[in-house]
Amino acid sequence: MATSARERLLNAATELFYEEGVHTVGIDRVIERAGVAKATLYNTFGSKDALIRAYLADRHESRRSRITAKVEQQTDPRLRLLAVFDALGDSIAAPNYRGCAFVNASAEASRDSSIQQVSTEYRGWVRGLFADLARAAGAADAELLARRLMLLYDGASIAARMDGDPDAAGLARSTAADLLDAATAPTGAATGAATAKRV
Amino acid sequence: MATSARERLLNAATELFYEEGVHTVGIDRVIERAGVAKATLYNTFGSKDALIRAYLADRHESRRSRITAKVEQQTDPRLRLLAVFDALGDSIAAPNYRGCAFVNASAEASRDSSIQQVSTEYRGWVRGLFADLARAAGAADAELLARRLMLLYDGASIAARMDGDPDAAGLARSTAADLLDAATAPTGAATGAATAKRV
DNA sequence: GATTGAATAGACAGGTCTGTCTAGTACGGC
DNA sequence: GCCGTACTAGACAGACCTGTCTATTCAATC
Repeated sequence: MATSARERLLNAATELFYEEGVHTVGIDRVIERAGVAKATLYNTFGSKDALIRAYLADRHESRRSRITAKVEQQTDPRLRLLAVFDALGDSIAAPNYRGCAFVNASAEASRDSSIQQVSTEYRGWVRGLFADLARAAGAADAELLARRLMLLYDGASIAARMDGDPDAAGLARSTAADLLDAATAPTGAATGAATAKRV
Repeated sequence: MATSARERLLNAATELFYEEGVHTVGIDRVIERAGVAKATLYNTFGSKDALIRAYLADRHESRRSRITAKVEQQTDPRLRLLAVFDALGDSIAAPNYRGCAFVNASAEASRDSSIQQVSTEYRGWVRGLFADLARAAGAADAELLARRLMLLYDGASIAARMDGDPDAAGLARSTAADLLDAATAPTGAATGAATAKRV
């Protein structure tokens, strides 16, 4: 057998926790799919909560590498920023897409759960990436644009999950393109955020 | 006692389900807070699942009236559209805000649960409202703008819940204002969606 | 006053959950 | 050959869950 028990547990947890929710899926289902004894799980991870954290940390890593790969395919700063939404589009197109794993896990956990911390790390990384890419693309206020792009990014995952919208990522991407263009426009007329025109 | 058993049950369910999640909170906690016997709950609603649906339907109604009231306060079509985000801002400002009740409940339920149906109704209403307000404000493509505004609306609730961003609604509102302005601009240069310029 | 309906408290069944524990097995290094 | 390590299978405790059922109280109506 090529894979370690830890790896098989993490794979089983990833599939089950993501598709059915961390609360609904019990330990027995995880160890059954992993083909592993219960004691092994508790020797390896210590608790279900720790397994959930490991699942999310693993997810964080795989999302990061997928997004980074998409970004690196591009050289134009503008296309590099929009590539984040292309990576999201790939995820949404998967047949078993069920929304953002961090948003879902967070909704199931209590407010002060340690799950929130792992989610915060992931979200901080995405926002930081948006800010870096926005700066490189010459946005007037990169931090503000990054926060706006996060709205679109999260909104797209919600639209895909709740409404089954298959083009949610494309919608977010085109909107992001418009915001980016407005934030990098040479004329100060429609820079968006900074304009206090009207209300 | 002025309120009926049904009303007290619904109030207790609303508080507990929203703050702690529909899965985590058991029947016993609900009836204890409502000060009602278990048999009364089952005579009134039939099952926990039906109580959850009633909780969401109730939420739908209260959200609708709150949003409608905010919109009706304005006469300018542009401000009427943005008022939806003002209503969201009021919700987020509440000390116990925990995100969109429908998104959260949906994350806890199985994919084909009847909960999804109640959520779909709510989301359809919001999107329809956005489309109506966008049309009234003279947007070039009201349906497209409505879908984009949904991204911002959902994104703001996620940002508020996951990042604790107190100004998430303001951020979404200012972004929505920019999108609306672009979609109603007299010059065809920056109408946003329809422009196929660049990628 | 008797009857009826709706509520009450709470025991109970049958199931699921996490986490612990015992007992046994396979294998690599020495 | 022997020992330590990592694993397996599975019983078990203790808690919690939903939903049903019994037995009782209270108030309004006939």
